Amino acid sequence: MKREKIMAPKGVSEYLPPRSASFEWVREKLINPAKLAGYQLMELPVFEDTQLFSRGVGESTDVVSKEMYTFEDRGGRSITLRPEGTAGVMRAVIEHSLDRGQLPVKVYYSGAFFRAERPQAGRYRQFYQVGVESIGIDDPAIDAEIIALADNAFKSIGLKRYRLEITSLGDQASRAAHRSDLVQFLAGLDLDDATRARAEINPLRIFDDKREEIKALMVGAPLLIDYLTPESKANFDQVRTYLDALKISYVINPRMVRGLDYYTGTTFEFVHEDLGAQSGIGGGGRYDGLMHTLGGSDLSGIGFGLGVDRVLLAAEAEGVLALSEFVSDLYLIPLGESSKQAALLLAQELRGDGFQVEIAFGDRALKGAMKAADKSGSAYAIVLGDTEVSSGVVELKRMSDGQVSSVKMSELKSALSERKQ
RNA sequence: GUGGGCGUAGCUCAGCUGGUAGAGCACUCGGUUGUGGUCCGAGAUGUCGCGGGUUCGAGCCCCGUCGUUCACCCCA
Repeated sequence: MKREKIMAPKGVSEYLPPRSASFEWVREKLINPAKLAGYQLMELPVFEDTQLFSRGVGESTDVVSKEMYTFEDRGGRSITLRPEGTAGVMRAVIEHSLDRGQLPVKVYYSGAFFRAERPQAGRYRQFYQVGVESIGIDDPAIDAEIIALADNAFKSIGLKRYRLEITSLGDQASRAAHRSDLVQFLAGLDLDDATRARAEINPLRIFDDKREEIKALMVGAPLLIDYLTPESKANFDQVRTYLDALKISYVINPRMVRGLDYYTGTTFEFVHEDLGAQSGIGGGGRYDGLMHTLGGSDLSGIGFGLGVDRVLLAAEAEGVLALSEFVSDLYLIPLGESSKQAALLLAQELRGDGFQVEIAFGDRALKGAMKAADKSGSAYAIVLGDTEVSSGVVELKRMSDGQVSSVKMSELKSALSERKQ
């Protein structure tokens, strides 16, 4: 019987050693600024009621209309694998009445998200995102803090070749005024059917078209940023003032388009230069009506999502990963059955004191075991044979230069911590 | 969903106009008794993505399929 090799589903990202260490490091760095600012973890289900996304993210978006993993569970409920994080957070806030408590609600999340797209560089069907949300208070200073959190995260990783683009989508009135002018403008253009169809769904989309001829046509298009109501404009100006004070550089991109329908007001995107077509490493913005749409109170919120996979790619492209490979403190090489037991005991004891200790299992030849010790990146190695077990004295070998010193097993702990400095 | 490139040992790849497979790295063992990184030697590993077809004969040609990759679209 021939057995088919089972492979991972198409387009998922996986991280194995040694790269998984970099992935883990990047993810930690991305979320750390939020923790320092008092944001707390929200661990949510990866699948939700399909309606959460169709109502929250918007039926007209590509994400909802053609990229969701939707299925029926055994109880006949329509379930969807989360394509983004904000909707789930809002659902949880409403469901558990967090909006009745102290505001703003400040949370962060980290996990896998799913979108049934054609895989590409930096675009996966299962991908990882960390995000933060600040819900309940509409204050431009929060907008600035949120943007600063993301910017700090990228800086702490050491990224330099990225830029921050911001704009304001304004309030309801601003968008309505702009939309009618834009629709009129688009009607006067000579567009192909597919493009016109996209314009039907969301006229802003055309700003994002990458074809030169379309870009040229759009040069004279009315810009939403010129239609901001006085309040919206003042709000946006205030955000910019704060960003300037924080010395966070940005470019205003009035043509920026976001793919999730719930965004309003301040909207931003971080774009990396070395990433190819999928260059967005993070983005977010304010969402005024979302909570209300989902059946909660009418509170404003703002947040971002950062793509861990893409940031890792960017960090690799910039060469900023401090590739500190797995380094353990001690590598034990037992020779023979009795010393194997001694090695297990010794390792257990030292690990209890916080040392990283590995053992060469499988009765390997000494040469091979030493080789393994070398590869493991251990600082020290000890050969444990009958002699050592009975005498209680071991030869502690420093792997960097091969220097050996005799140490009593009972004093190993202090010897190791002394040398660790 | 649309289009292009690619698919040969764990990895990176070579394989001339079709004659049933190789290199480097990695891996295991050894270079006399229990000490790694260099060097030397030996060894293991592939149904050449899968399925059809053309042919006396296919890793090389054709078709399909799956996977992968890049771009469009979209987005993290």
